[in-house]
Amino acid sequence: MALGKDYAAQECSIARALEVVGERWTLLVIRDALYGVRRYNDFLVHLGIPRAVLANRLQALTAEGILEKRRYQESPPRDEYVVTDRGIALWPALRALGIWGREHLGGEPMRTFWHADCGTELSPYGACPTCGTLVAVQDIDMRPGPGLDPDPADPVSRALLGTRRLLQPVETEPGSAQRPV
Amino acid sequence: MALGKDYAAQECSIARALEVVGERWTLLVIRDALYGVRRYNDFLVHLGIPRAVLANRLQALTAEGILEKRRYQESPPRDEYVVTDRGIALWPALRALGIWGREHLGGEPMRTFWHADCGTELSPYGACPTCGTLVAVQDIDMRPGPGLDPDPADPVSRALLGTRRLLQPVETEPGSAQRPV
DNA sequence: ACTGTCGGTTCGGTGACTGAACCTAATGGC
DNA sequence: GCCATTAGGTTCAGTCACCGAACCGACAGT
Repeated sequence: MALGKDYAAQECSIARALEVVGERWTLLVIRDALYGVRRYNDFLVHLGIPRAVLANRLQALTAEGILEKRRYQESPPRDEYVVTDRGIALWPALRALGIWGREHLGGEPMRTFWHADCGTELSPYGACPTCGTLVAVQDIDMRPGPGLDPDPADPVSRALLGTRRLLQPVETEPGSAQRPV
Repeated sequence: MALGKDYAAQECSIARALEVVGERWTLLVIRDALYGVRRYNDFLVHLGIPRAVLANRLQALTAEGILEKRRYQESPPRDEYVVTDRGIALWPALRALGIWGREHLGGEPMRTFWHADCGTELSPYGACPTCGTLVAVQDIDMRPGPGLDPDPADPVSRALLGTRRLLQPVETEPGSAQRPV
């Protein structure tokens, strides 16, 4: 929360984690990064976040080593933001929040997560019931659940519709407007 | 986040969860409630949170069914806020955040969590390695870790020092000032 | 009557978030 | 050459949330 005052020097790992990822939008940016979103404009369109806030968050997350800014073309210079191991390590926390949201705020599951190697749906804690092992994030396939809008408006949501491997970069056709217009 | 604008009608359980518990202080209030804190003044002293914000959060969490306001004495009328099943269900998310904070922001563990029935320390995902089962929150003992200040200033932190069963109400001696003075 | 506790509410000041507009650099089409 | 468009920002005024301190009301104890 970048803290007007830091969380009172809380002697607590939870409070320290929230100092870094507790601000509005931050965890959603990381969620999108895990889903494969990498470009400024894709975050912008998918999240509906104010531009200044997005720029601020991307910079802060890069400074914290959760994202890595990487030049992917010169002329015109373009950078993408790729999630690092430190960011990938937030997956269990994001998943736990998602499970709580689905179970306690009602509604159908929006997305489901499967072990790519064996095709089994993951247990709530990220283990594969058939393999018995904890599944690494890069071995997880995401599939749309019954609660997901099958024909979303923005191009990033459309690109995320099919079965997708986590962390795999999202491809959006160029020419998708910067904003809902 | 109570949202100036809601998270853009995000089709995502994570976003919906963050709408409810994503505001500043909210998750820390729930953490304290799981540790056994129940009274307005104890939250106030332990968190160092502004009084108005605390009152706001307690009311919102009660409205969401995460805490339950319960009269524990008449004359003078006094209420306590007890965490409900819906709040207890947030434990995995809080624990995942705490583990990330400890592993990626450095430092010694502040608190450790043990299966009360068999005395084994819990795995990162809340299972008991010896029993193999997932341990319910009410069967978890919390013990101070090496990173915890052994002689904290506020009476609530002192009351939380020993080995404590989660959810068990914290007893603070009356007469502990309302504020760091 | 006076003091202290508990659980708030009120209020002025500050900082963060919002939405819209603007800017730069380069590219593509005509 | 000219204009529109794309990507990735910055700037700015307005609003809203948060902060800290002060105040309040009901009751207890002495």
